Amino acid sequence: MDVRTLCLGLLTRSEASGYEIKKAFQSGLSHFYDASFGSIYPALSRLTEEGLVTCKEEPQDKRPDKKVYRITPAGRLAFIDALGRPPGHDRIRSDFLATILFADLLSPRQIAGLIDGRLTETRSLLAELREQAKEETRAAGDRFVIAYGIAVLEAEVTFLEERRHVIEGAALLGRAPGSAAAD
Amino acid sequence: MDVRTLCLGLLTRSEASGYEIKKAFQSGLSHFYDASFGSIYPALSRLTEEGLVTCKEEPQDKRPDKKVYRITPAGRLAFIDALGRPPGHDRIRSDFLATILFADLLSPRQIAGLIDGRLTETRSLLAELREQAKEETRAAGDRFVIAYGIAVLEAEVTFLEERRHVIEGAALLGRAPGSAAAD
DNA sequence: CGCATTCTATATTGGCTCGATATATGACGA
DNA sequence: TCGTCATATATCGAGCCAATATAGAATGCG
Repeated sequence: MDVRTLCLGLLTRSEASGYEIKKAFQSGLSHFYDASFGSIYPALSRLTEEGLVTCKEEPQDKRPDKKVYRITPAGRLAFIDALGRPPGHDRIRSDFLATILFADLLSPRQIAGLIDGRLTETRSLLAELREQAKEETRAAGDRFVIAYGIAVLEAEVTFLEERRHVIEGAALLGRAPGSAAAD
Repeated sequence: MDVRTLCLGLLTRSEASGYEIKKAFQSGLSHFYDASFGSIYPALSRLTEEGLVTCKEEPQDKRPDKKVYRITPAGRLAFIDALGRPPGHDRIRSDFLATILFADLLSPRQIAGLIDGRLTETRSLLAELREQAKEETRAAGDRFVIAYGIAVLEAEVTFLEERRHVIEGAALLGRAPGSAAAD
């Protein structure tokens, strides 16, 4: 599922400009999928070429033209076809976990700071998702995905709160007084 | 934290060839970070150019030469410096959730199949991580990250088991008998 | 009032990364 | 013998992100 397909999916719900699609990614999808202008605009151009969406230019007063994209029947079919294919594996890239992996090279203070920052960030995202969960205008899929995100983030917070002492302590053990670093 | 930096990190633990680094990514890191040959080999070349690792070619009988990389003191410093910088946000790309988002375009049967597949996959990954958790040779960081992964995956399984009926039922409501699709 | 920031809106570029593919050989089982 | 898997390196096209450019309006702040 590339950005192109996902744009098509968002357009099954309502017409939108590239800018609005980017906003849709940021509010509510960004916790499990994101996309940048650098992929959205070319995607919309290609979808237009392929006849899966149409583009209506709305000249605005004192603003750049707004290009409003609308899905075509062919586009709707193509998207439903894409949904039917088995989804690929999740791809996760977590700088936080990659850093924690090398906790033995960090000071306990650094590790504590890292985890504090992560907890703050995660709780903030959690609060945001809980707000979104209240919005009753959301589609059923949206609400399920939001609830999924909340469940996962809650597990992360609980894990960090309960287990952080394990990794914070480990950093001390790896640096017994007087011991030289390997190599 | 790019692949280049992560390769450097793995080399702080032991010397390795590109192939072995790829294996390290696949066993134990792949659930939160992955890398392909297409990024590992160029990364190692660049690290060598920059003097952060050295490369020793081991000509093998009847095999391609094995290029064994070893980190330099400068490389170790550069990596520890990189660890000190605040980590970027997690980037997640989940085809599964992207598909679920549009559950109202799928049949209940499709949704059930999707969730069954996801549960099977997640339980399998969970079993793998639980095996890895038993390995006592792992570094403290490894064990923490594995435990983190287990906590998250358990939450996902629980959520899907308890809430799948919500989304499976929603697909029916969106398709009341005789109702025409919007548009 | 002036200045900076933010928002709307589109677009491009460099560089990173993935997935597929190519090459070469050994081992193992059917 | 034939296919497949493992070892081992490497490249290429395509996809994608972060940064940047452009440009006017609105908003905030002192």
